[in-house]
Amino acid sequence: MLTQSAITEYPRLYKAEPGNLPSISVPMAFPRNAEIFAEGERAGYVYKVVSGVVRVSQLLPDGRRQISAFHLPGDMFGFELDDLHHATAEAIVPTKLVAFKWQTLTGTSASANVVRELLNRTMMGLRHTQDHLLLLGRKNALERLAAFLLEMAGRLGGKTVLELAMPRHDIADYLGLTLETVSRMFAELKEMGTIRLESSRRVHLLDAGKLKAMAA
Amino acid sequence: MLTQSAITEYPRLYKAEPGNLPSISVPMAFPRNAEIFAEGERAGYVYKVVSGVVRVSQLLPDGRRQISAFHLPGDMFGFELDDLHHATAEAIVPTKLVAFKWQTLTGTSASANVVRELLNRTMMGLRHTQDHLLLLGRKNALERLAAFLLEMAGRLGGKTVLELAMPRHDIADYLGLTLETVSRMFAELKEMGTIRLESSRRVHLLDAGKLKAMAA
DNA sequence: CGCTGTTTTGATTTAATTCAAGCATAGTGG
DNA sequence: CCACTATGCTTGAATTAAATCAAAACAGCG
Repeated sequence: MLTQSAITEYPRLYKAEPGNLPSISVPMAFPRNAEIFAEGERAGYVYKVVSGVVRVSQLLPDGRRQISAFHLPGDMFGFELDDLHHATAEAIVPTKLVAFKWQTLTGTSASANVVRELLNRTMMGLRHTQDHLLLLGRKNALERLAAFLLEMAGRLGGKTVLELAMPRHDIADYLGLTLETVSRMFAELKEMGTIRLESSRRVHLLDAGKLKAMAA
Repeated sequence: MLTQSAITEYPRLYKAEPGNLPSISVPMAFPRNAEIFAEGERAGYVYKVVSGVVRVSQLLPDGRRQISAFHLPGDMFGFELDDLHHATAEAIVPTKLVAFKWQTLTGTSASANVVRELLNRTMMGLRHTQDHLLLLGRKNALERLAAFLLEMAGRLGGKTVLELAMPRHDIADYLGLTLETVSRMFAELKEMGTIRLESSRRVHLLDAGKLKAMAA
């Protein structure tokens, strides 16, 4: 609906710790594997990725993990219904974010366009999550990996070679599989001639059409 | 955030066909199994359940189906990013809805409170869907059914006996299982003494605590 | 070069699916 | 009132896709 983002802010050039956030827009940097927020923590800010990659996940008491999304530059995350985080967010690689106070964005003095954009972004998240439900509920391992590679290729601008930021274990927890199964499906796609692995993280898509057909 | 819904409308007392909807709020009635909208159809309205139960689902080309949500009275559904429906909605039992034109609710002359409420409801949907990702990606069949029964009990007001509107097949497509597995898990819960089946649709929760422990 | 963490590959097990009957329950009409 | 049909549910036996368990290979990095 809005072509130009109303929530594009130029980060101010002073440092701030999370937990001590001023009200407008705060730049933050996280090293590899750093926690951005954890399930159960007090919420109140939403985050926009400037650079890097973020994983958002939920845990079961026994340690089983489900990653609900990977966030790339331009994405926003951290939206919460109440004042507690319901999921954990971590930087997969060194990551720069900007934090916005939710109250400021949505309070009574907030711009109607900003609220509409937040609605739009939340709906994008809902759409993505619903598509992912179909993947987790009804697709087999090969279909899941094919869909994942196409999703990443799409998000990274339709390139034919993609650099995956995340390890096999994260891909597995995103796709509801084990890392061994993910590895086997990579091997299977390779044998079928639809991908080439330059390294375990650098994937060439040799036949996007075949992948699309497989992703069901 | 809003305790009292800003989108509570008293249905007007005239009949209207879907596809020919006036701009404010239109009551509609659907018989059992009637389609409310289908994947690929033109969107533009959101719906609020007055009575009955609605299932929202997505299909794969070969017929595999994933139900993303069951909607009960008071729920709203039909939110779409663009102007096409991305899922199918059907009445599970005879159902009454009110339709609202999306443009009217969110356009430039819309009330800020209404937009905030839509944001809030979309975030509720997102939260629900993320929890469901964890269920589909990481829980076993017994945990899924236990979680489902608790969810339904919660939505129906914490009663100890619940009347399920949907057949086993719909429960299966919601939980990412087959109907046979769902039936077997009902039997298992029965053997464990956590539920009693008065009929296949009328379930008594005998030990909600044990169910909660099992739902993981 | 030798850790450390990650990925691949292999053998085996298992949870859930698939295939196949049988059983209820509720309507319908003779 | 009772067969008759349709629909939905349960149960059993066999199969299978993915998980688990177990090593080995690989890739960085200090």
